[in-house]
Amino acid sequence: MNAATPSFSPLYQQIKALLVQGLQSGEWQPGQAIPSETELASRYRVSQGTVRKAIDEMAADNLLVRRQGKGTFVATHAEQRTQYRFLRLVPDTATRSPLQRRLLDCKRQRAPADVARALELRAGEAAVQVRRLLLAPDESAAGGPAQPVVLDDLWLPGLPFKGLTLERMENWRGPLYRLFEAEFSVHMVRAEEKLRAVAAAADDAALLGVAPGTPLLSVERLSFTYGDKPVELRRGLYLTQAHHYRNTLM
Amino acid sequence: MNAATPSFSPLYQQIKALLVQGLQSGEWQPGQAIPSETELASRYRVSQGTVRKAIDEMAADNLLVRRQGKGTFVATHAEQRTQYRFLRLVPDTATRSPLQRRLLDCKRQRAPADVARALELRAGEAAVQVRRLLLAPDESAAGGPAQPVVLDDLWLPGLPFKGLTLERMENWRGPLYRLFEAEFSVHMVRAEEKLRAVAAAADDAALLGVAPGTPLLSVERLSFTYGDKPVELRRGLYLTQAHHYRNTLM
DNA sequence: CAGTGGTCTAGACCACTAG
DNA sequence: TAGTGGTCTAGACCACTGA
Repeated sequence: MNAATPSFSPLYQQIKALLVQGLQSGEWQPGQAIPSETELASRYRVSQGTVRKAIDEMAADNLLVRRQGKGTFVATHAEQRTQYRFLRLVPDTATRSPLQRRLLDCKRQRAPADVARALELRAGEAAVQVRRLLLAPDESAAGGPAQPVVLDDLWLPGLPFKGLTLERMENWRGPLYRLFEAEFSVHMVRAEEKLRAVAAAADDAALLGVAPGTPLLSVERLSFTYGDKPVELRRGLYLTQAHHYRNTLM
Repeated sequence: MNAATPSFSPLYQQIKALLVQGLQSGEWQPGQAIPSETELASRYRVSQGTVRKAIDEMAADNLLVRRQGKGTFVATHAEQRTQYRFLRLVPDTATRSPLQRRLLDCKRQRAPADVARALELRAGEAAVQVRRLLLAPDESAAGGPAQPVVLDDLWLPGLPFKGLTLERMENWRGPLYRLFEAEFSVHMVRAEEKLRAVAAAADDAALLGVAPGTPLLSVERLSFTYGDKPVELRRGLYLTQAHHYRNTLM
C-alpha cells in the first residue's frame, strides 16, 4: 500500500487519492457503481472501515453518492435532484420550474488572454465559445411568451471539447453538464463564482428584453473537474426582477 | 439512553441532539472546550466511536471545532479565521483588509410585518433596528478617505437583544456577531442569503457616496442560531465596483 | 435470500499539546 | 508524561434493495 503511494498521509487519504484517480481516468463513469466497500478493502489490503472513511469524504465532496442496499455510485449531473446543482437562481415565488434554453452561438476560436489564464491554456490556444439564453416559462394564466432571465457566455478548452457543435447541444435533452459528462468525459465537480451588480449594456439588454442600464447580476463562474483542473469559464448576466440568487452560509 | 430520547434514530444522532441541546442551553459557551470524547462516552454510556461520529457531524456543521491534542471547542465568531465567516464580499485585488465600521442608527421599535414574519415574532412585537456602513480603507499610496462599500440594515428580535445600544456597539472591538455571542448569548450558526442587482435609491446612494441609480448588490440575509431559530434579518447593499461577492459551489 | 451500505463496539496505537 | 483527538482494525449486527 505504502509502496504505491510513497508520500506519507493517513491510509484513508491514500485510498481516497486512488479512488479519485479511478474517477479521473474514467475507470468508473458517472452514474455507474464503484466496487463495494468489502471488495475495495480486500483490493487495497485495508479494513472496510478505512475504505468507508475515504468514501465518506468523497460523498461529502459530492464525488460519490451512497445508496443504502444498492451500492456507491459516481456522482452525475443527470439526476433530477442535481439537475441544476450549480444554478443558484430561483424564482421569487412558486416552485422552480425547468428553464428553457435558447442557443445563440457556438464558435471555435483562439482563447483571449484572460480566458486562457483562467483555463490554464497556452496563449492563443483553441477554445470554444458558447452563448445562450435561459428563459423562464410564463407563469401567468394567459401563458404568454417565455421571459429571458439569464444570458450566458461559456468558454471551454478546445482540446477536450473537440466536436462540440451547436447542433449537438440543440439536440441534447437535459443539462449541459450532463452532455459534457456523457460526450466529452468532463465532469464538473465544483465551481467558484464571483458576483457583481452591473448595468445592462445595450446589446445584452436587447437579448434579455430589458432597458439598457437595467441592473443585472453578473456571475463569473470558473468550474473545475477532478483534480481541481479548471475546464469552464462562464460569464452570466442574471435578471433579478422576479428571481434571486440563493445562497446558504455555514 | 433510549429512555432519555424516545424517538428512534441512530445512537450518534441522539448524542448529537443532546450535545446541541447543551450548546443551546448555554452549558458550554462559545470558545470553551466541551468534555473529552471518553468522558462523553462514559457519561452517555456509549462507545467513544459513537460520540466521535456525533462530534464529527457537528464539526462539519461548524458547531464545534476540533483541536488535536487539546480538545473540542464550541465554535465562536471570535477567531481570526472566522472573523468574517458570513461576509462574502472581497476586494478584487490584494488581500482582504479589515473593514471599518460606522454605526448610523440603533433604535427599538415594533417589527414591521415582513420582519416579524421572518424572525417569527408576533405582529408588532419589539425589535431592534441597526443601520451601519462598512468602509474599505483606501489602498492607494496617498491614503485618502475610506470608501463605503456596504450599507447594512439589521433587524433583531427585541427580547434576546434587550440592552443593545449604539454605544455598546461603538465601544465593541471585533465582529458584531462576537458581541451578540458574548453579551446576548446569541450565536449565529448559519444563514440564508438572497441576492439581487438593484439600482441605488437617492438616500442609499448618498450614504455610499455614489450616484443614484448605480447598480448595487442587494443581499438579504436571514441568520439562524442553534435549532434553526431565526434571530437576525439583515438587508445589505454592496458596492461592487472594486469588490465582488465570492461563492463556492460544491 | 444474498449483497449492499449503516451503525456500534472494543481495543490498539499514533500524533499533537502542554505542564 | 498524561491527556487529548486521529487512525486503523476486526467483528457483530441492523436496514435497505432487488432477485
